[in-house]
Amino acid sequence: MKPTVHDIARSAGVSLATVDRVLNGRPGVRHVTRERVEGAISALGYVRDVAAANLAKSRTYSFVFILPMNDNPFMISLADEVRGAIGRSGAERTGIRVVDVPPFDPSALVGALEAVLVEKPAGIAFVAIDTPEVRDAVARLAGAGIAMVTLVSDLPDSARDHYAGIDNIAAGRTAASLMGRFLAGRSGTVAVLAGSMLVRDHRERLEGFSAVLQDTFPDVRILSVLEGRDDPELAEMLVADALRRHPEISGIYSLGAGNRGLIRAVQSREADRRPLVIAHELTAPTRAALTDGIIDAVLNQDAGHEVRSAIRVLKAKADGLPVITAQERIRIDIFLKDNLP
Amino acid sequence: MKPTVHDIARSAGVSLATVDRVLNGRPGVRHVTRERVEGAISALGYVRDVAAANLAKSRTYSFVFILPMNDNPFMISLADEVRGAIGRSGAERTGIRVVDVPPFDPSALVGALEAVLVEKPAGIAFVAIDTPEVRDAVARLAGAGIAMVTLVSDLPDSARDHYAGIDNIAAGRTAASLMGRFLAGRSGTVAVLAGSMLVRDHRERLEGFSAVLQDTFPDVRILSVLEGRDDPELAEMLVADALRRHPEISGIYSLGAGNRGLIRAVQSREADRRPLVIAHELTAPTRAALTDGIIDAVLNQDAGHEVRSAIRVLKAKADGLPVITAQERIRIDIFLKDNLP
DNA sequence: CAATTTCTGAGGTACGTAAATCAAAAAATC
DNA sequence: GATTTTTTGATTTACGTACCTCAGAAATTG
Repeated sequence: MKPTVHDIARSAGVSLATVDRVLNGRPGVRHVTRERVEGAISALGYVRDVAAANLAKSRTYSFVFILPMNDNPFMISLADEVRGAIGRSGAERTGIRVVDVPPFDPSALVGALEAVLVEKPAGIAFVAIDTPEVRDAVARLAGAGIAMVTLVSDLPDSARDHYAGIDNIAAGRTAASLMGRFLAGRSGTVAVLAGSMLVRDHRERLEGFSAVLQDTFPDVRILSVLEGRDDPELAEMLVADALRRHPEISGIYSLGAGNRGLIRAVQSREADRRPLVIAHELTAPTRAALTDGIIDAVLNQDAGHEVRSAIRVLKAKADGLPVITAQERIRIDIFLKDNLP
Repeated sequence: MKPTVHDIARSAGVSLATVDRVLNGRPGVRHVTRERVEGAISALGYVRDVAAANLAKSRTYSFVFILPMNDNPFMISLADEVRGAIGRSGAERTGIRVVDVPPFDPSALVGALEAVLVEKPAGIAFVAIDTPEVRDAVARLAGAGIAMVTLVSDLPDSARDHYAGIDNIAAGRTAASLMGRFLAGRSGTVAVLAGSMLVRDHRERLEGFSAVLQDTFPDVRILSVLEGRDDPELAEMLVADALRRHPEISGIYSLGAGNRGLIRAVQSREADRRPLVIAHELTAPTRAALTDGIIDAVLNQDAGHEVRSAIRVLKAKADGLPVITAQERIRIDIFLKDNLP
C-alpha cells in the first residue's frame, strides 16, 4: 500500500501538522525534527499524491503561451493546437491564456514577458528570440519562480527550464543526408532558401546542412543563402531568379516558411529540369507539392506534440517533479510521397 | 468555475444522491428524473473530475501487459519500457503486471488471455497474433468489460479498442521509397529478409514495400522473400547465400529482426560490392552498422512511446473517456547516419 | 383505499492532501 | 527562574467525488 502523510507522521513520531510543514517547506520546524521526518519520507518511499494535493489546493495551473502573430501555416497550426489544449483545460486543471506578439521583435517579446510577470502564472511557454534582452527577461521571470519553456525556437544558456521543439541542427543534417543520397553521386549545386538568418532555428538548420554536405558529399556545392523572410512572394522571386542565373542547380533546401512561393517557382520550370526539393513543415501546400512530385521530402515537426509536451513539462516543473526525457523529445518526421499520413 | 455534482443537483432540483445514481448508472431513478439530471449535466457542461473520482474510489488501474518472450533487442527494450512504467506506477495510480508468453504461439496467447480474464483487470495490452482463436478470446475479454489494446502488431476487425503501434504498410512504403530514391534510377534486384510471413506486421511491411516498388520504381525487381525467423544465424546464412547466387543484388530490405546476422553477411563482402541496406528498429547493432555505412537507413518505432501510449489509452478506455487520436499515433522514425539521436 | 414497490432526499464517511487555528510544550533569552 | 520565542501537537475544514444507510415520498399494484 502506498504510504500517506499519516504513515510518515506515525513513523517519524510527529504530528500530521509537522509533516505538512516539512513537505511544504513551511517554517517552524527544528532542524533535527525536519531531518527525522525527511528520513521517514525516504525510508517509506513516500511520494506526494499530486492528484489529491491539487484537489486540496483546488489548484488550476495557470499557464501563458506567448505566440508570434505569424500567418504562416505552421504558426497557425501551433495556435490551433494551443486552442485545442484550452478546450481540454477543464479536465486537465489548467488555465491557459494566449498572448500574441509581433514576430521577430525582441523588445515586443520582452514587453509581453514583463506584462505576464505581474499576473504570476505558474508557467510560460514562448517562441524565443535569441537576444540578450530576452535572456535577461527570462532570468527575471525564472527568478520569480515561473516555469519557463521555449517553444519551436530555443534560447540555450538561459534560465529557461526546457525546450519543446526539434533539434534543428539534426534537421539540417538530415536534409543534407537526404539531398546527398537522392542526388546519388551526381555532383551539383544546391540552393538554400531561408526565412532570416536572424532566427536561431534557421541558423541551426543551415549549420547542420552545410556540415554534412561538406563532410559527406564534397562534390555538392552550396550557393549563398536566399533570405525569403518567410514571404511567399519574395521567395518565389528569389528562387526563380536563382534558377535562371544558375541553371546547374540540382537541389533546393527550403529551411523556413514561404514554401508556396518556392513551389510556384519550381513548378514553372519544365518537369525534367526541376531540381530536387527538400522543405520543412507538412502543410497544405507542401503536402500537395509532395504528392505532385514537386517536393521530394518534407521534414516536419508536430505542433500538437510540441504544445502538449510544453504543457506536460510546465506542469511537472510547477510541481517540482521530474520530466520523462525520452517522452518529451520532439521528433523530426520525414515525409516522402509514399508515407504521407 | 467548473460545475460540480452539487451544481447539477441544484440545477436539476434533485438531491446529490440522485445525481450520483445517474452519473454512476445505479438503479432507482425514474426515467423522467434521469432525463432531467442528464439535461442539467449537458446544460452546465459538467465533466466528472477524474482525479477526485479516483481519489474517492481509491482506485488503481490494474493493467496486464502480455509480452512474447522474444530475445531480440526490440522486444527486450519493450519489456524494459514496461518495467519503467511499473516504476512510475505509484504516481500514476496504475498497477501493471507483465505476463510472458512464448513467441508466435497463438494458443499460448489465448491461454494467457483466458488466465488473465479471471483476475478482471481494467485493461490488457498484448502483442497480437492474427488468428481466429485469438480474435475470439479478445471478443470474450472485451465483452467482460476489459479494455483491450494491441501492441506492435495489430488485430484488425476484432473487439480490441485500440492499436498502439506503427502503420506497417506505411513503413514498407517508406522503405521502398527510400530504396528507390537511393538507387536513383539504377535498375537492380532487391532482396527482402523477413522474420516470418505468419506475422501480420511483417506481411504488411512487405505489402507496402512491394506496392510502391512496383508502382514507382518498376525497374527494380524483388527476389522471393527470405524467412529468417528473426534468428541472426539463419539470417546470416540466407543473406550470404542470396548474395552469392544473385550477384546483381543492389539492395536488401530487412523488415524483421535478426539484423546481427544480416550485418555480418553484408560486412563480409568487399566494401564496393555491398548492397544498399534498409532495416527496422534502432538497436545497438543496427546503430553501429548505420554509423559504419553498412546499413543505409533504419526505420524505427519507439518502444517507450508505444508503452506509454498504450497505458494512456487503457486508462481512457477504462474511464470511458475519449482519446486524443493525434497524440496516440505512433510515428515511424527514419534514421540515417547523420541524424542519429 | 390499503399494501406494496419503486424512487428520492438527507446525511454521513471516505479518499490523501493542504491549510488554518489554538493550545501546549520545549527551547532560548534575559 | 521568569519571560519570551520557537517548535510541535491536536483538531478542523475543505477539495470533488463515491458509496453507503435510512427514512420518507411517490407511484404502482391489488
